[in-house]
Amino acid sequence: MRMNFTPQQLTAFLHLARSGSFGEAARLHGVSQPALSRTIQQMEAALGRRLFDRTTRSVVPTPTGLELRRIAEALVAEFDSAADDLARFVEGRSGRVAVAALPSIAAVLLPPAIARFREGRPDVEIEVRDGLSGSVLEAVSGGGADLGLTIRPPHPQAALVYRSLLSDEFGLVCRPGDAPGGEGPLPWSVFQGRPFIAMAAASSVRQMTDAAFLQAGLAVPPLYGCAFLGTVGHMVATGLGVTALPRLTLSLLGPFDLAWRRLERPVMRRSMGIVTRAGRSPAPAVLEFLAQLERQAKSLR
Amino acid sequence: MRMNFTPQQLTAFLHLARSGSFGEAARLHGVSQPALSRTIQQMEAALGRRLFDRTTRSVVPTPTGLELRRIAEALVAEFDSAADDLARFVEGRSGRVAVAALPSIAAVLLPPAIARFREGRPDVEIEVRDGLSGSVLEAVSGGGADLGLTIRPPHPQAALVYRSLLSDEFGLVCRPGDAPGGEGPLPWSVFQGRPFIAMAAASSVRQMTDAAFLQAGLAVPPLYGCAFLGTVGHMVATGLGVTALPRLTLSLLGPFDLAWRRLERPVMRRSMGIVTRAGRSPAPAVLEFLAQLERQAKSLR
DNA sequence: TATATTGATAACCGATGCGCATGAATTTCA
DNA sequence: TGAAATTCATGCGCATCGGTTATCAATATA
Repeated sequence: MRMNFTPQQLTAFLHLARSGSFGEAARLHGVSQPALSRTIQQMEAALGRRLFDRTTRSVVPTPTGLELRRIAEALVAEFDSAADDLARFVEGRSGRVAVAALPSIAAVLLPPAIARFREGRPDVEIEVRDGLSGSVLEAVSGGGADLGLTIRPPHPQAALVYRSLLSDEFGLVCRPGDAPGGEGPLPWSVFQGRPFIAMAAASSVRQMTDAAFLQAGLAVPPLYGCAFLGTVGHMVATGLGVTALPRLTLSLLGPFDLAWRRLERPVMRRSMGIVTRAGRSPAPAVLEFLAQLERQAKSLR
Repeated sequence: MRMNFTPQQLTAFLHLARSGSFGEAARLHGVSQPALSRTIQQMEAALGRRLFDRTTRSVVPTPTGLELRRIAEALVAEFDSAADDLARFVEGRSGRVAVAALPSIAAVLLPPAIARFREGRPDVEIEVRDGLSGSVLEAVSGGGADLGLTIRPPHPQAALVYRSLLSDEFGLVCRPGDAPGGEGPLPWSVFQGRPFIAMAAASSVRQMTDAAFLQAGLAVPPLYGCAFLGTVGHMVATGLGVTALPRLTLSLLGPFDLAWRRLERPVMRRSMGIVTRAGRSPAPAVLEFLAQLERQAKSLR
């Protein structure tokens, strides 16, 4: 004897057990009375036992009916709660979002995006793993992160998809008094003869400043090779030198009064965007978070 | 979004999630591969999300797939266990049997029936409520007992069904030396001139001995009016008198050496049987118990 | 480049579930 | 007492669903 009742059947049964009337139960269940009658008959046939002793005037559960009711009440509750859990997950109201991000992007883009995202989604866990460009791509392609916030990958990988969110121009960063006069953009040659505070060789900023100097045909010695923007901020503020940074990183330098002037020849743009795994469906919560990121980026553009 | 998956769908899904192959999962699930393919597609359509990212070469669960797997494993386990519970009940291997019985019948018929019945059915609770004829019928018709063991009810009630199990003849009970000589049956007139130890007026035995004397046109004064057979046994064994009892009650008189001789003119038979509620399906365990009682009665006949 | 494997799709078909109309049994009420 | 009303069961027609077989498309393998 294999009971193989569907949740539909069980709730139909419960409606009848609770109401004690086929007509009423059918109404509650949203089907016609004959349909409900048949449903119960089928269940009885499947069990080989009556579930209700019924005349045209009364519907009384048999002992088997009482037992099934006990069981079905619990089962249907489980089922509903499971359906609820799944719905919450599918609607992105529960789950987990693991973000790998470059520190400079994480600091600018993530805090407001997370703040907004969590409004109304208190049950979504968010994990942020910040690291340099290589580790971001690695985390995403390895499955450790659902999405990565990074600059456009230099060597496009088949397993990863990159979508640009916003681009950020490089500019000279210095103490307010140290900038050449005027208002317009400055050429990269402005660094000739000034101490250039460089970022660590592995950092994405450093790679772009190197490229800029190369393109401009300049030989500017990189000093210090700092890993953290905060350190750079302190150094510039102290007057140890100047540097070149994308505009959006300014706030990461610290609470100093620093000047920023756009650089050209060449104009360097750091394209920041999202990497995800190709051919993999993200979790609903991740999709929602991606949408939030897009909105966030648009508001910064 | 209302998830309304059937256990069928969920187990199909689990087979796929576990095996990672549509072909294998279909085999496990006992359907063709296209059928399984469509089942999954339907579930995905219902959720509005993919459950597996699949190419012709790989089947990888999406985060939603993983979440559903977590949920479905638990749910299907619940379902199976519920099906199991119900099956045990329906097969009469769990549940409860409440028996109301006349003490004289309970003592004879019930112990061996219960002993046999419990072999292999350790999870069925059995409750025995012994009382006089009236309370037995009351317990059954009121629902307090699933079945009653009693004599044929004098006033057949519409709500109750009586089925005879066995009938038991009345005989003279006395000390071995006190019986008239010979082997054959004795007439009820044998009690004339002998002190007749009677049962309490409400008891079924007393009603039948009264009826017998009436039928035989005898005036035998009833002595004592005992409520318990054990008391009667002591009295007879002590030589206070003799009595008339159905054969099967002999063992209830106590560990005395007593003689029993069939009585005739009239032959009195106590029909013992089962009463159940009319139009009510008994619990499966009750049906099994009834069957056991029938076997038991047959072996005594 | 040919072959094998694997999931998706198409076409078809029987089973199932539902609603409507109706029947049968029983209570209610005139 | 008999007609009306109530309530569950049944017969029938129809749409839907789930299943199978045959086949296609994509990809790994030899």
